[in-house]
Amino acid sequence: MEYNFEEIEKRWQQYWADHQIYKVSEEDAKPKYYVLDMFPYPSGAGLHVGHPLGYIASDIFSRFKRLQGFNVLHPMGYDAYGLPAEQYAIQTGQHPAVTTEENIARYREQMDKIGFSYDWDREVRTCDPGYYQWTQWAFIRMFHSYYCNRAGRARPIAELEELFSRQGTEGLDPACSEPMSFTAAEWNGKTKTEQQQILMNYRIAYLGDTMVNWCPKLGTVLANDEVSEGLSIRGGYPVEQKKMRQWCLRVSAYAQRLLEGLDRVEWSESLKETQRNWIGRSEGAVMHFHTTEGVSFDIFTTRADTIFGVTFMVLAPESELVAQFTTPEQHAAVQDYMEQTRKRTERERIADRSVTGVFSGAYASHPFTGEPLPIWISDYVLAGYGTGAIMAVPAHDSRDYAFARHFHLPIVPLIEGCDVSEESFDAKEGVMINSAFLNGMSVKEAIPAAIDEVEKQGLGYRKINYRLRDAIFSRQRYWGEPFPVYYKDGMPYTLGEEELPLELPEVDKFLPTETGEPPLGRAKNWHTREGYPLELNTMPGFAGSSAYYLRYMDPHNEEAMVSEKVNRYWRNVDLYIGGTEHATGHLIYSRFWNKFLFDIGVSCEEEPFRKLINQGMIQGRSNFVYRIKGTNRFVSLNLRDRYEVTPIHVDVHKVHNDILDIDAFRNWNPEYKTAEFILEDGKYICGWAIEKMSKSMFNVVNPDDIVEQYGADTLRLYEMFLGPLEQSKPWDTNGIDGVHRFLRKVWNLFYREETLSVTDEEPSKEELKALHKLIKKVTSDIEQFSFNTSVSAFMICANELTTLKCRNRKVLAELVVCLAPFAPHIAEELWHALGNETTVCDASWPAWNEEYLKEDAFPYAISFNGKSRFVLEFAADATREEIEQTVLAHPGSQKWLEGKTPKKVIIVPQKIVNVVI
RNA sequence: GCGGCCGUGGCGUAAUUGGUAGCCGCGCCAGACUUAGGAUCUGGUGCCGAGAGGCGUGGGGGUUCGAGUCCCUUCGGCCGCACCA
Repeated sequence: MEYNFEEIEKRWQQYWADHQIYKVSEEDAKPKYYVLDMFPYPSGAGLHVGHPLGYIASDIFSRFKRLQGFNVLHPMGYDAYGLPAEQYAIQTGQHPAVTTEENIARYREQMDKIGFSYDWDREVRTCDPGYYQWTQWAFIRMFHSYYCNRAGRARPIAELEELFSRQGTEGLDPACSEPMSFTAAEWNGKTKTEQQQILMNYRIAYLGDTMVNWCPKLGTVLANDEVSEGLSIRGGYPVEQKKMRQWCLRVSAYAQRLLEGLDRVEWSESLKETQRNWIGRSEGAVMHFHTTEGVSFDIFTTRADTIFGVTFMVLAPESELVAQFTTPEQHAAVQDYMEQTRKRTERERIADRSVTGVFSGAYASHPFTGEPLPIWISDYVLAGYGTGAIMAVPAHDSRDYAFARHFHLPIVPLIEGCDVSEESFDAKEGVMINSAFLNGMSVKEAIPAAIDEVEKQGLGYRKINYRLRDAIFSRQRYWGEPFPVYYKDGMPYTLGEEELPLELPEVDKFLPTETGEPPLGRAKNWHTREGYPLELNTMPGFAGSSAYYLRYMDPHNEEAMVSEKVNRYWRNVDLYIGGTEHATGHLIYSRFWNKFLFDIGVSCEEEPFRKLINQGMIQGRSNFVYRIKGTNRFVSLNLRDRYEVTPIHVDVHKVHNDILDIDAFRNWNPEYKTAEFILEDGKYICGWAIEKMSKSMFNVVNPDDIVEQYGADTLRLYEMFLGPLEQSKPWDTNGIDGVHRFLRKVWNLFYREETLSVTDEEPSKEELKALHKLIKKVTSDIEQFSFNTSVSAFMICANELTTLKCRNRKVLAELVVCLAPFAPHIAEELWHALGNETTVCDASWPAWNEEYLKEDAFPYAISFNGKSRFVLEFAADATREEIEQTVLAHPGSQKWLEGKTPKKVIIVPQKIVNVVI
């Protein structure tokens, strides 16, 4: 019987669906295991062959864990809100809900063909009201919470109100946007609205006036991770800085916990490093400076030791101090400079790093020496980091150095022997000079000593600063979650939790209103029952993906996001597989979101993703034909140097193993109908290159086509066989035949001619050895996510069993179970062919027996002074003495010993004997 | 600039973690069956050499009886962060 993958795969996929084989529920008796894929954004282009890579890996692992007796939660859903659907809607007028629905259907169809073991009853879609109700709910809870630095966790805002009314800000340490200080009496004397305004400074979800990344082309603000090098990640449009009133999430309050949590998760070092970088913790000090007029202001520095090298101060152009400090004489110049910098986009600022700046006219006095220090304004100082003001130490900071050189400001070196005539000395090493009480200390000693002195004299305090900024949470867009917020007297209030979900309203167009309001401004009746207007912004893409892993646990619960009982069973994700592009977006936001839910008792684990694997990207492999210039003749790859040729992308489907299918090529495009070919060895060989997978390069490979031609099992195995999971690699269909051949070989172990032919004899020693070698290898490979090497192990085993003419039922049954995670369809078919009634998914993973793996004899490489000379075999249980005596007595040894007595004999068990002379 | 990862046959890769480098697959070569195919099966295939043998994991150096693996140095590639004070 032939291996008819098409029929087999269709039949078992139907069976699995009909019998709900992949449905899971909480089973207290079994240990749980939660395997999650990063859910996809359903784009209009459908899945290409690169997308399922991670899904296949997670599916293999899920099936493996299930065979090992775990109760495995393995769900899938869709990140359905987002910009592309809305951009498409603007262009075509099609409602994003409609296109999203279509795209989802296509994705589902494509995924179903690959034979995944998802429990589809648990599917979530972020645009589903039953789902986003809980996104809105979490937002409401964040609005009604503040972060208490003392307790190191979120607390109800009502508690803060209570504390304010009793003690004011005295003795409290809540995370805030601006430090505030008032007494209980002052608090109690304020109006309700004033109090609300103050509370906004402390809420975890707050409305703030902040500098935002504004993308005029997209008509919306973007979060920091949605912008790269001054361009939007989606679309690549320019982004400018703008001050706007926006919803924000106080992610920065969690910076330290986000950092510490990284030590407790099993993620790749590079990903953790990326997050550490993004969080950007730096230890230093805030120091108070005074202008000569007596106005005080703060700066942040990590190099307090360089305090005696300060020769000027610099303010960020956006700093509020600018207006305050600028003297009347400098007013015009400063205005001029401010105008210039405001016009420059982020991108221009990055591209053009020439030194610019203007003198404010004001001076600060040095805290130790009292010397006057000119205060400058320059856009190399960022408003968003530290205090938006710095002390400039040109001798030991390259940016300050460049500025000082440009404006002819003094440079005072502070480290013995350093040369600052050409460039600054930024390294934190050397011995301090010109620094009063710090003289003679090493830099490493001087930093804490300087801060100690600063604190002692009341000139400042130790401070840890983070680069991580609060997340901007408003988008001026239609296709997103509406905020459960209304406005009364200009102040925002949240809806009651019982009023959720607040459903996304219909609009006539997906564009801003004529008055420049977001698209929701077009919605009719967009107000509360009492007539208060509802928020017009929607939430950003990361809102819906920040806690979806929790909702999978309990997707149909209408009372809670996830019930406590269910959450305590599934806890958190044991294995998360997805791309590295979410390192500073989703993977930060969801950790933050989960920590918040942990603080309010919804999630019982502080870290959402215990282990994380980043699968590599699959690039495209393009093929080229070489057209001789000005003709319709094409020359084969290795003959092209003889002509003047233009390489032309050719559809990779018209090429097999780099050999062009000439007829298919002629039929591809009328232009090529009459094409002529110069062949080599009777073939036309195409050139190739690794490029991004894209339509224009005709190198997009659709998994459906592979499934149709080779079957899902071959696709699954081949994707794994391509190389290490975490590595990026090109898709190259050349080579898939080898994997397909392997499956046929397995099939032929069972079937001879038309009938199943297996025996019930006891397996032979060789058969057991081949099998147990496989079990051992595959078990450890799966545990280490080394799926490419396990595919190789299967091939070796199949070759061995074929050579041994193995027909043994017991051996073949265990082989099938091992194969089941990788190639579930053929495994299921063969499992049933062997007479099993139950599904192979519920078999148990076989254990290997070391007894069968023992070698009768091991070849030892015999070396003299490290030079390997000959090989001898010894029994597995040979003793050291026996080996040593046999080696020295061997005639071959006489030649190398040259009559001398060996100094020592080193024996590496089962490997090597080295005789040292 | 700072941080991380990686360089192995014609190609994708493997190496029991310091122990016979190149498993498995592609490609290629030869053969078989057949008869024109992008089918199947068998054998071979790191490089030089007729051979014995020699050389081989980007280059150079070191530690070690022994290095693809550890250390130093250099070259090349990929990724992340970046006026973050």
